[in-house]
Amino acid sequence: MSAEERRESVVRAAMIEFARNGYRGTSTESIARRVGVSQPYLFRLFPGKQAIFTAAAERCIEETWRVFDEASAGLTGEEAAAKMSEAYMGLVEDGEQLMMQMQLYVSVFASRMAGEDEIGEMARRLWGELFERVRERVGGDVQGTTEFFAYGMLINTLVALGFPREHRIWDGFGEREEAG
Amino acid sequence: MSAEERRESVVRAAMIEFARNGYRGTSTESIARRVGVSQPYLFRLFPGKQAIFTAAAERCIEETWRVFDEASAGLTGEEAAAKMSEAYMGLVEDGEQLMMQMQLYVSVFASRMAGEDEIGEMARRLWGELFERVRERVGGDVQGTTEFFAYGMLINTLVALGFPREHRIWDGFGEREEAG
DNA sequence: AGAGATAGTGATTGGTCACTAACTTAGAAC
DNA sequence: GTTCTAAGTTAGTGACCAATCACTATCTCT
Repeated sequence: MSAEERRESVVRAAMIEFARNGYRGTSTESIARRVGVSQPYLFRLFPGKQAIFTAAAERCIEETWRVFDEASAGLTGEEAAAKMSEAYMGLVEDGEQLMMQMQLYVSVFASRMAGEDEIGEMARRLWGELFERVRERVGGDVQGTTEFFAYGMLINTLVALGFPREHRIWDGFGEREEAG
Repeated sequence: MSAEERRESVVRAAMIEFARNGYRGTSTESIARRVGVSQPYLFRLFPGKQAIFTAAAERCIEETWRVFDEASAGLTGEEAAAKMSEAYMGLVEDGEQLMMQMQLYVSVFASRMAGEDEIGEMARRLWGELFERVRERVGGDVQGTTEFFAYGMLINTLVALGFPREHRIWDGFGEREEAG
């Protein structure tokens, strides 16, 4: 297998491991085991653990747009928003993508506190792009897009906390599921 | 100093350390150093590291209500919501409280994946209570309360990512800052 | 004075982890 | 068939860390 292909499978494995266990909680050993290579070989493919995390985080946001794009292809306005909401629920439901996203937020902040903001710059760039793309897709309304993302972030929280879908806390989504 | 007072200062120190470095990234040594006691003594005050984290997380949510309550005392409806939003921005601005909150979400999910949901039960209980209290304060509107929390969670994300307040991504809050 | 309880410490231990160095194997080029 | 290169391994290191154990110091009550 070529190094490039290996890197790809490392990123995929890393997304799972980092999502489940966080940055510090994930050992390079566990990623290597999932990929099926020896642990030291990861350091041939990436300069270090941080670089693997960054690659996984980058992929995570990109994947979000891919899902939005596929779900709403050819649509605009409320229709597009509704399809994207639905798709987002599906994406986030199993928790893997959601937790990678949360781990990214947490890591960006920690990095900024530690004086380096490389991963933060990347995250803001990709997040900004995602926002703009969604805005274009739903028709250029900034406030509507903001609302869309706001409900998305609330979904993130409720799913992370493990509120079952029948819980009353989800009731407020009844009439506006199209916005989340 | 009494054990109870020590426990209190441990919780406060733990909130800072866990917020900045996460659960795995925080050593009991660093908490002890911040408190000003020896590391082994923490294990006299708490059964283990996890218990310290749980106590800090609990305190974190409780503090949120305390801030909401103080900010909106004697008010109802939109007025109460506006005051609480304003107060929330202040609470979250410096990042410490925000990051402890995020670390909690991440840890709840991880614990659930690991088969135990003790911390999750605590978090859902306190979060549910917070939601109900806010709902009562703003006047019983479930959808409005949901919107309030949705914008709050978006604020969390944007602050965590480090978007400066002047960034266009904040523009959608212009007319509805009262909802965040 | 002395006994009991409470607050607190130093030393240690078994284990984990990111990362390095040095070596091996397999295919392609000539 | 040898040489070159890229993919991959085994063995190891220094640092860190949660938790335990055995101990000391300081009150308080009689």
